[in-house]
Amino acid sequence: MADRKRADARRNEQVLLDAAAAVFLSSGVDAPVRDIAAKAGVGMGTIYRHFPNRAELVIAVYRHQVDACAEVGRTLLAKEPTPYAALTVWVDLFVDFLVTKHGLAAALQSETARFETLHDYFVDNLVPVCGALLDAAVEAGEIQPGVDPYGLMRGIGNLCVGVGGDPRYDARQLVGLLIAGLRRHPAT
Amino acid sequence: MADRKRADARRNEQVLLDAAAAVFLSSGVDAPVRDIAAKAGVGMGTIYRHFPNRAELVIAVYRHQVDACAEVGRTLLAKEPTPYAALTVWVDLFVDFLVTKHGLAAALQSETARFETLHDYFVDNLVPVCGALLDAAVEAGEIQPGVDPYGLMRGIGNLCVGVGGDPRYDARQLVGLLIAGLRRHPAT
DNA sequence: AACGATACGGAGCGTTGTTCCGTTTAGCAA
DNA sequence: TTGCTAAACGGAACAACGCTCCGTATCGTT
Repeated sequence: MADRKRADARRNEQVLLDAAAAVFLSSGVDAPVRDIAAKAGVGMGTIYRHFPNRAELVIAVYRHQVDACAEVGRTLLAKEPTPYAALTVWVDLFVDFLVTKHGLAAALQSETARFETLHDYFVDNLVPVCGALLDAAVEAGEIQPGVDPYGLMRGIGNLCVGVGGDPRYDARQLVGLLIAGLRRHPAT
Repeated sequence: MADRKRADARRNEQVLLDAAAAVFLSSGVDAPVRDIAAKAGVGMGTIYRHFPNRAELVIAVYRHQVDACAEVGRTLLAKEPTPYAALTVWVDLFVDFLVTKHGLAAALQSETARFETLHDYFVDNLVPVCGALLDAAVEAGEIQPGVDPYGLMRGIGNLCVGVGGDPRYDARQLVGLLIAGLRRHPAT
């Protein structure tokens, strides 16, 4: 059998995912583990039996959306008129995702080892997609070469940190400027 | 008298600033307060008698450099050939400052209230300078209008987070792209 | 020399993520 | 139905963090 887990364990895993999603929504991704356990009505030990650490819980909650973002990215080159257009559409999608998950962008670029696996999950899934879009746009002569996909993704992620704090901070606009800056332009 | 403090207190304040600077350099701005106290050879209580919290200690350590950055910014419009050139020079200066202070950019955009005063100090001192450069460049027709100085500064700060982690991440390049994106360009 | 104001040290508190282990329970076999 | 065992659970306990508090030591003045 693929699922050797006990019924209560399987049920609790789902309860935990739902509780975590709810708490992340209301209190941000940085919500204390205790709060999530309380919301789910289980002890903390239960969380750590299902997910090795906080980062993995976050991954589990958002896995589907990350996968969907990557999947869409792979189809955009065919759907959009130019590679650059595909890139901008995909980046907008990614930014929308990050901006609506309070604290997620911050967790992504956390310098501690605590969220390393979260970081890696995003990198492994999204950087290749970004790379393909970037390469196509370079080949089409729409943007300058020499921009690393990983670096660009992290830059976009970083720009999405702290959204909602001050209304003067507009992550979407800044990401737009960043992508606009990619275009071939006369010598600075 | 301007200085009503006891001699040992004045001495300890300098010792603390030196120790903090050294620890920040080797372990980053996030180094535990205990480490700084140990390095200075004083108790933790002494730190908190001289600085109300960690953020103020960080401010005290970097105050001179922030002030200098603001000061230079005010002279650049006269020194550089165009407002846009002045802007790029100043931004490079700011990025150099942030990039060499491990963890400072991260602390700056921390969403917690803990580093609020640090954030505010940077904002109060540097945003007006950035605003003047931005306004001049807009008026000269070199860049598009509608970019908020505070937002831009935060964006630049955000892009400087996590430098040194992965060599593929080049904050200077990304900030360069961001500033390049400011230029007037044909409708997206 | 003595005394009061000033400054000091570090134990201790509240908050995190994470671990550990005694207790409970699901699922199966008799 | 009743036992039994492996699986799962709950939450006390630990380490690391920023910060507070108060008994003690020291400075500087009388």
